Formats: sequence, structure tokens, C-alpha cells
Amino acid sequence: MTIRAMESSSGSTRREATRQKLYEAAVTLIAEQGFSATTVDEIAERAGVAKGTVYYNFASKSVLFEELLRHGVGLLTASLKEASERTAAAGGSKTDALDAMIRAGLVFIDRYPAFTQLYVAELWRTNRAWQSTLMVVRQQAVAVVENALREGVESGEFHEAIDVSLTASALVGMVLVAALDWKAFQPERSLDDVHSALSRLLQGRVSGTRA
Amino acid sequence: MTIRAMESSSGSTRREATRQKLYEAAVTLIAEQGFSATTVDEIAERAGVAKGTVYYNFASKSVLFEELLRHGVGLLTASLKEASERTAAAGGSKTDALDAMIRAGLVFIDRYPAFTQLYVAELWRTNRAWQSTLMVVRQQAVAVVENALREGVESGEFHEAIDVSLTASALVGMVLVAALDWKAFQPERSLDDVHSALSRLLQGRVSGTRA
DNA sequence: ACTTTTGCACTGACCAGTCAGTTCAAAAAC
DNA sequence: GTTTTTGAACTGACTGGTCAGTGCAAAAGT
Repeated sequence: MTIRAMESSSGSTRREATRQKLYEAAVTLIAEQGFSATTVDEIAERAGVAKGTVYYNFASKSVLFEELLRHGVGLLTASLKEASERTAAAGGSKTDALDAMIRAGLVFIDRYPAFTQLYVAELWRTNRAWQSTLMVVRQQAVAVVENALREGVESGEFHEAIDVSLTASALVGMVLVAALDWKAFQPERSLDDVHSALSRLLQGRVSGTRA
Repeated sequence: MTIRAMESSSGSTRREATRQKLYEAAVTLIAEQGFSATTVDEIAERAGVAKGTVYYNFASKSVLFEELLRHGVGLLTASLKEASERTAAAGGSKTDALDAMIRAGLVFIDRYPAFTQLYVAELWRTNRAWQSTLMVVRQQAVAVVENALREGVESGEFHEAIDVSLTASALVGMVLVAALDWKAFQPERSLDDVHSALSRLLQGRVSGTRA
């Protein structure tokens, strides 16, 4: 009985690969059917793994879901930050940063539509085990947008009377719903189509006052 | 076994009252827990009614839910139409009509937060029994917004290059998400606060180009 | 070299509990 | 007297979670 080889955070390849397969299986099934309607047997089968393996890797169905949530929103947050920072580094305005984040959001949803669907379906639900987890990760993501707005107000680019948190919510909602509708009802449209429609709205070129 | 009395849309009062109680019980439970996690026994208990009554009034749990969906979106659509028509009658612009619809949407969500939550949670799900029902009622609601946009384009008020359906989705999403975040995370804010934040965004007073 | 041991990762049959939906006789409401 | 509701018992399918056991690659022992 010796000390096992230390496995770095990147994880022992086998186990991490199995967890990844389980995430992928769970995300589509839960997006389609909802958490309760999705059985652990289904997840295991879709992942090509025995049921016991699910419980070997995750303490429970809920924990699997919670970790999936953290994993997914983590990717989104990183992508938004990257877009924001890249724009700033290129000397862009805060409006440019918001626009870049809109695009990053669309790219994310384009790549992980099932995850987005599931996130939206669970976010405002109360009395659920993972509610607190969800609030934390949501706040991390929304904060990136809020920061851009706040900095834009401070630099005088945006009107100081804007309500940062409500506006951030609205912008997130705009992207989220437009993108989900795109994927669900008009999948033939291009990402650029959606992006330009949202850009136009952001920049007040729909019903902007000329003042 | 006799032929049931045809009940007109207004319905026999007693039965209609029971159905209403069941709608109200189901809407909050399903919003909190999701459809599958909500049991018929719970719904009956919350409604203060025997389980048998549920099955006397609705063919199944799914049918109860589908009718609830139709009922709720019907109310929203009527409210949006009313707001739009009222504005038009008062000689307002299409921007005013959109603004009035935003307010009507917020009032609706303020009154029926659980319904909204549940609607959002189910809308983009595929493979569900009520998917087709949901698509129909969604289209009815979104069409009201699309019409205002289209008419605004025709009258020259809005730029002709706007994408009506994507912009409508985005506007709906803006209202939906801002309102749900309001209710879930900042319930102390007033409806007017939320409305003015959204108005500002609609009218390009956040990062509007001065062109 | 070779055998033996270790323990991680995985397996899948099994269990105890849950739930939608049914049934129906009797009561209540109209 | 007809419609609607009650409430409890029942069924049969399904589900989350368990657990004793398997396979195997690396480590330890010789």
C-alpha cells in the first residue's frame, strides 16, 4: 500500500474522461426532458457506462447536475472575460466591449445550446437543492457585463443614470432569448445575422431617439 | 353514461372555479419544482381538492398543464394587444407602442411570476408532449411585438434593415429576463425602475450612436 | 524476471420506495 | 335528479441509490 501517483488537477485521464462523458450525456438529456424526468439509467446508457459508474464519480444525481452547472457557467464566464479584455487591450470603447461580449455569448450558445437551455430552465426556480450554486455562478457571469457598464458610466461613455444591474440583466436576456429562439426556431440563420440584430438594438438603431 | 352538457367558454361556474383552483395550485408547484417533480397528489392538496377531482376535470396531468399554458399565454397576448391598440388609439408612435407593451409585459410578470417562470423553463425544450401547444401560443404572443415592429418599419419610423423576428425575440427576452431577475433577486425594486431601465435600452439611450 | 498484491475504476442485479392513473360507492352541491 | 366532488384503496411501472464483485495496470515483493 503505497502513496498513489499524485494526480494533478487536470485529473487522472480515465476518470476525467468518464466524467466528461457523463456531463455530455446529462446535459442533452436534461435539456430535453428536465432534471426530474431524466433518469440516472438514461444518463449512464447515453454515456456508455454502467449505472454504478455514475455513483462512483458523483455522490448523487443532484451533485452531478451541480458540477455540470459550475463547469458550464465557468466556460461562459471565461469567454466573456476574454472578450472584454481583448477589446480593452485593442483600445476599443465599452460599447465595443459589450458588443464583443454579445458575440462571445452567441458563440457560446451556438456551441452549447443544450447547456444554455438547461441553465435558463433552472435559473429562476426556487426551492431546489442547487439554487445557491446557481446563484453564485450566475453572479460571476453577470458581473462581467455589469463591470463593463459601470466602467462605461465612470468614463462618461454611458449616461450616468443607467441602472447597471437591471441593464445588465436586460442585455443578458436579450442575447439569451434571441439565441435560443434562433437555435430552436430559425436554426438556418447565421450567427452574424443574430449578432447584427442585437448590435443594432444595443446601439439604439432600432428606435433610438436622435437627441 | 350520458352526453355531457356542452360547456360554453365561460363555463359552468362550479366546475370553472375548481379548474381555476387547480390552475393556481399547479402553476406555483410546477414553477418551483418542475413538471415531473410535481405530483398530482400535491396539486390536489394545494388546491384543497380530492385527487379524483383532478381526474374528473382533466384527462391527465399533461393535459392539465397544457391547458394551463394556453390559459396563461392567452392572458398575456390579450394584454399585449390591448396595450398596443390603446397606444395606437391615443395617436402614439410605434416606439410608444413597444414601450407600452414592455410595461404590459412587466405588469403581467409582476402578477403571474410563477407562470412566467414555468413558461420560460419549458419553452425551448424539445421532445415534450406539449411542445406543439407551446409553439402555437408563443407565436401568438410574439406576433404582437413583430407586428408593431413591422408597422414601424413600413411607416418609416424604424430603420428598414432591422430584422423583425430576431429583434422581437430580443425585446421579449430583454423584458422576460430583466423581470425574472427583478422578481428573483431584487424584489424590492419598483416596476417603474425596471420599466425605465428597459425603456432607456429600447430607445438607445444606453450606448446609442449619436449618428 | 516473475509472481503476488493493491486499489482504482467500473459493473449490473437488486431493493425499497414513489407516482400516475383507475375505480367506485357514497355524499354534497346545484 | 343530475352534476360534481370525495376519498381511500389499488395497480403496475419506474427510479434513485446500494453493494458485492470483476478487471486490470502498476507497485511491491521475491
